[in-house]
Amino acid sequence: MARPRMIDRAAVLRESLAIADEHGIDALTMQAVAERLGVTSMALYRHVENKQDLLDGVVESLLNEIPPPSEDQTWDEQLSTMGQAFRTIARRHPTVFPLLLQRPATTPGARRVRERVYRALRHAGVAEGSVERVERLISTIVLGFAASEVSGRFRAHSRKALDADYAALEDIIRIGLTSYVASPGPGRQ
Amino acid sequence: MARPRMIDRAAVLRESLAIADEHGIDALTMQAVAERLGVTSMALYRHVENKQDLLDGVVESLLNEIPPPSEDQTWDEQLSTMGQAFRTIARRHPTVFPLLLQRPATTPGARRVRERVYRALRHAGVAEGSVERVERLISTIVLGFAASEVSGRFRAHSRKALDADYAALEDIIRIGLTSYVASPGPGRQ
DNA sequence: GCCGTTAGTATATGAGATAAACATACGAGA
DNA sequence: TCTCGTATGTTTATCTCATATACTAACGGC
Repeated sequence: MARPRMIDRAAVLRESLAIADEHGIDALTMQAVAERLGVTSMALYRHVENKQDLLDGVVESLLNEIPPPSEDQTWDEQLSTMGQAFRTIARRHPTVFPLLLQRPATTPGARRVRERVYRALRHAGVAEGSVERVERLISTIVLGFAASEVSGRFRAHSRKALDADYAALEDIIRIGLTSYVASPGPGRQ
Repeated sequence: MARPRMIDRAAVLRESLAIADEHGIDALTMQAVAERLGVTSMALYRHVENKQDLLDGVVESLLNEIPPPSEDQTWDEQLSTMGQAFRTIARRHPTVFPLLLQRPATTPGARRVRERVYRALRHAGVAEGSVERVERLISTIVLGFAASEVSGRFRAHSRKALDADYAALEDIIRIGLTSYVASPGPGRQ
């Protein structure tokens, strides 16, 4: 009876994310996660290094929610779709999302998403030597906006206003990209 | 002897910022601040509501470091100067700066900085009905970039590369702004 | 059937925030 | 000058959390 609960890292991260979504990032404690899984808090340490590792894992799991772009979209549509996906995920996980901006973009999930953007940019005609830079700029803009939307900075603004903001931002990116393709700008790499 | 230390809110915030700068945001504890001021941690509660209030105050103090733009600069130069100021402050306070993105932009300091941007944008010819939106977009971009620079997301990149990134970002903003002024885009307000 | 490995538990510690009650110097007014 | 209220600190006590260490029990292969 009471066979050991048999949890795993994925379960720990799943419940962690659920807690953060439901009660905020501050409610995400080792004890809360453990309770949810029916184990002692110390049991979690079999599956995560420590709390920081748990947080990293939760953040990483957000990236896994970004769906791969369908190949029959134009580069323009692909970028737009991914941008919207980030906003959607930000809304779904408002207290965890901002952490994305604080972690190094070197994890597998980050790399995977980045590669997709690279591909779209190449289709857009961005020179190979500029692809990485342009990706950094675009992802910074999109992440920064999505984080601002959910983390209080734009608290005073309606959803409609923010949608319009984002549309304007997409325009800017499109225009900037077009002109950047035309003349690759200053810095080399 | 040992006259009461006679500290005040400004002193508390000043030492708090110093600790965060020197040892990271995690080292910013009530006890650490108190020790630095030669008082008990409980003494701090006479000057700040609680830890959150202390953090808010520290973040707010960053905004006070943004120098007012000199009036004899073009709007273009003014925006550029302010953007560089943000980057400078981010470097000076790398662990505190990212918190700027998480707080509502409704504090006095935020308002003050925002007003300056409004003024520059009006000079740039942005229609009155669009000034607020454009300010949101530009500040989001600049804050997001500066935060990314100092919070590990771009850990792998050299200062030189980041400077070039930022130059490209300025170009994009300039171009986007120019075209936005020409045709104010979709959303009303 | 023995045994190592794996998953969990029990217990303990120390950091950190903060509540509540108490102490004391200083300045204003009598 | 005496007196007291107020402002500023201190003392003491909790509570929450992360985490180290040691212990236990089940499962699977030999």
